[in-house]
Amino acid sequence: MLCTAHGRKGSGKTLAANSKTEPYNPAEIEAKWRDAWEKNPVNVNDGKRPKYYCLDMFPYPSGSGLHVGHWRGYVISDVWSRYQMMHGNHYVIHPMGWDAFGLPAENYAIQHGVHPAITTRENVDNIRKQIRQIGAIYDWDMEVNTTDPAYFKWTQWIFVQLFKKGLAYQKEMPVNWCPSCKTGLANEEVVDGKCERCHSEVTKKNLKQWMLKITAYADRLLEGLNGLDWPEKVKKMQTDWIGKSYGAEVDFEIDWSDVGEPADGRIRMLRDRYIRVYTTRPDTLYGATFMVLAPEHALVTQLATAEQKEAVDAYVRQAMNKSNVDRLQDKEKTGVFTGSYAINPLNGERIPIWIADYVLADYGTGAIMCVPAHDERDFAFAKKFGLKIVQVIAKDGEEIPDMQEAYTEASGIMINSGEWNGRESGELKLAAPDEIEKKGFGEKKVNYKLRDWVFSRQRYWGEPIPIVHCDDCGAVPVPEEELPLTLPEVEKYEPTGTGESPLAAIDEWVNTTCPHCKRKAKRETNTMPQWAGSSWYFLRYVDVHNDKELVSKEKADAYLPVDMYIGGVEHAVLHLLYARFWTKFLHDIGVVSFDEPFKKLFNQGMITGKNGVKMSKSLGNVVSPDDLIRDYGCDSLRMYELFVGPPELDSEWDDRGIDGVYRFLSRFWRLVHENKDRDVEETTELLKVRHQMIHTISTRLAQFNLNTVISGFMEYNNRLLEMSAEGGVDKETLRVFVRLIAPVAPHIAEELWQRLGETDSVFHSSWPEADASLMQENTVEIAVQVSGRVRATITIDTDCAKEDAVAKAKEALGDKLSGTIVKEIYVPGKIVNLVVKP
RNA sequence: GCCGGUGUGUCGGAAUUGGCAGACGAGGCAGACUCAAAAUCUGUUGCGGGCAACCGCGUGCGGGUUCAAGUCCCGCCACCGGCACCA
Repeated sequence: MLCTAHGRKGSGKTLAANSKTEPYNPAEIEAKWRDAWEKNPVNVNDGKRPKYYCLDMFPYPSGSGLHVGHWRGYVISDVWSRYQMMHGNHYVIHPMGWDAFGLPAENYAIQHGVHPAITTRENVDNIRKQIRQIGAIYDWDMEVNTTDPAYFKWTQWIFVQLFKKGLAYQKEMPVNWCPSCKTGLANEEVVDGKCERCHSEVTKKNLKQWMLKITAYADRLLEGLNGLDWPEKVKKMQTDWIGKSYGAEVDFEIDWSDVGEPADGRIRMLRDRYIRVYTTRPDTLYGATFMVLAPEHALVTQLATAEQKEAVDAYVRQAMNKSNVDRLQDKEKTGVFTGSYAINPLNGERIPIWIADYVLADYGTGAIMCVPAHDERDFAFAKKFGLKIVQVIAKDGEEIPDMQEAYTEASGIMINSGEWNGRESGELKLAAPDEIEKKGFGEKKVNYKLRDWVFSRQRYWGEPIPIVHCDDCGAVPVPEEELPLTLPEVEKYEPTGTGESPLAAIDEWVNTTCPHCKRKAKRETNTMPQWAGSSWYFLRYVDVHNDKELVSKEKADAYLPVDMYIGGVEHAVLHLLYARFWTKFLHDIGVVSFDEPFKKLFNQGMITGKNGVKMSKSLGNVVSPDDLIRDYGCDSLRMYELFVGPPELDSEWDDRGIDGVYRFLSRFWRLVHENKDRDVEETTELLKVRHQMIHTISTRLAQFNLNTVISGFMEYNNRLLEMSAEGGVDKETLRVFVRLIAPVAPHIAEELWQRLGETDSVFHSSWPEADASLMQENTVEIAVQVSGRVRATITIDTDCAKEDAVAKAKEALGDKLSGTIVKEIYVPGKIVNLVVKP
């Protein structure tokens, strides 16, 4: 719009005459300001300004360094931080640290015998150097490293508090086991039945594990989402992961008469009288025509009759051998009849009890009532095995003669349902749990998909779990004054693969005394998962050197929680859920006074290689920022990272485009130099452009439309270059432009600010304010349409009345207008449309 | 299967409440400067037709609402991401 309205014709000569300015030399000015800012940081806490906490998801310091994709997130957060600093006059907390425990360093240690602490230190040093090149305002005095004993002392301390509150407990159970990483995994770390890290197929292994009772917080984790300014997508993923459902548990009496007495004449043990099921559709209870138990269900062997015993045993054995992946992917229903029956508590009918692996042992009660008429899975099972189908909800009160598919909606009229007949099923669905409870054969029940967090890992490079096992006292926490409990030096980092950590082999470390009774005891040898350190690091940044507390109450209240959290979407149900859980716990024990850590979350899109392929070392499509900085400078790369596309979407990287922003910066440099020493009058035209520019850029920045912020700069730069050639640009407009561009291209902005005669940093200046009265256009060019087709354009006053606009439009159309006008439409500032009939 | 996102020139992408589709940039083409090249600057660049003014067609596909649809409604398709036998 800016350029089409004002042709650039003839401006070339004038520009050439004035263009003998010093060329833009990013390498020189960027080095200059990097040093200057290091000596005199621009973002200091004077205790007077309001705080703004802008946080990046801290990186794992991998050996391969950063690529342009990592950069994008850090650039976005820095632009936002600097904008907050200038715009709201905030003291911005913008820290960086290292999530440094984890497998790559440990695997490297196994292969090369180098201690993970050494590899980690080297990688951290390297990546810190790379991150410094971004020219961001990170406060390196706040740096944290999860592997630093002074840090993980508090990770262990939190574990001890969880233990004391009964939220950390041990349990022996089949856990997800990665045979390649040789460690147990949390549910959240199993993706499609595969290990989140190495993609090996996950198996089950019976291990005694430390568990964290995240389920105790299920409801609060769910409800807390409502108040968060997070992407809906992430909230939805967490909601689904928590998986809350409402329904009822119902007891079905077992009819033991089909199961004979044991052949060997032994007397039966006391038998269970009931099978308990969980259902979200208690309204369909009259339609329950069979039951299915998970193969792992405790009653399976007892329920098998003599005739069915062999088939049942075979089925159970086969189900146990099936891998998780197979069991999930095989949608074809399989199952076997136990030979036994149970009684439907409502209608007293005998219904067969089956076993099938589509019923999961660890959800609900591991047993279900089956209503084939109203559940797809039960329908498929009933069809396959010829079981009875009874319809209990009818859409229009009419029974379907031969059902071909399940009717799964909870709306319709109850039929075949005794005293429930005629009721509306949606209403009954809500009322049934209470009615069943009153009848005495069940109770109202809420269920969650969320499972407790498997918290131990059988690996070396993690925080040791601070527990001592004593024969007499049981599990006893290491006394808080003895924390941190550091890792022993080992010779072999290799995981044993038996489910024991390599720490178990270090006798002098393992053998200790019980803190409680002082007798001989053994240390816990499992370590914590990677997620432990990252579940609370954002709290530590504001009080890194505190050796008395995790964070002081004073600092927590002053600087927390996080106002803006920026990172990839891949942690939606891992880190972000765990961090919320720990924050709520720390709130409950009085460490912090808020219970949601991250008020606003922004997920930046991924930068990919050509054709949307993820950048990876093995594919050889990784683009390193280092060369680009050398050739174009940091400011150009920062701008290009934003210019490639909307920040929330994935973008394919194409090196060629960076030339465009480099050219822009050179021209911007020229614009300022052409005019800084001229004495140009502040015309209304210049004022108008200046204030429109402030408005446009500020709006786009505030809305996080960062790619269009860059294109906006380019447009205004082009416009101002024309004006520079025509009569010049006044100094205040240049000063405004420099301030607007400062968050995005800090080095060039600071340099030009100085060259405009300023002595203080541009970041200590205030954000320009747009004056709406000065940005008004007097005239506007609008399109004239005839029956919706553009036939002419006219220039009219902005406040032009309808009659005048239409008259002018008719004039402009001349003989292009024929037929009779049936309707005249005028939208001020937009369009005139004359609808004609031929 | 369910949920979410995306689909616009050669490419990346613009387009407040429906109001001149293609801003800005990349690439291409032409020109200026140059012995020449690079850099820089200028012009041009959706498709089709016409010497031209101009006309027609164009935002994944098919319908619809409207004076007017990339934008709203209905029905599809493709790709990406998440969840996936949770009773």
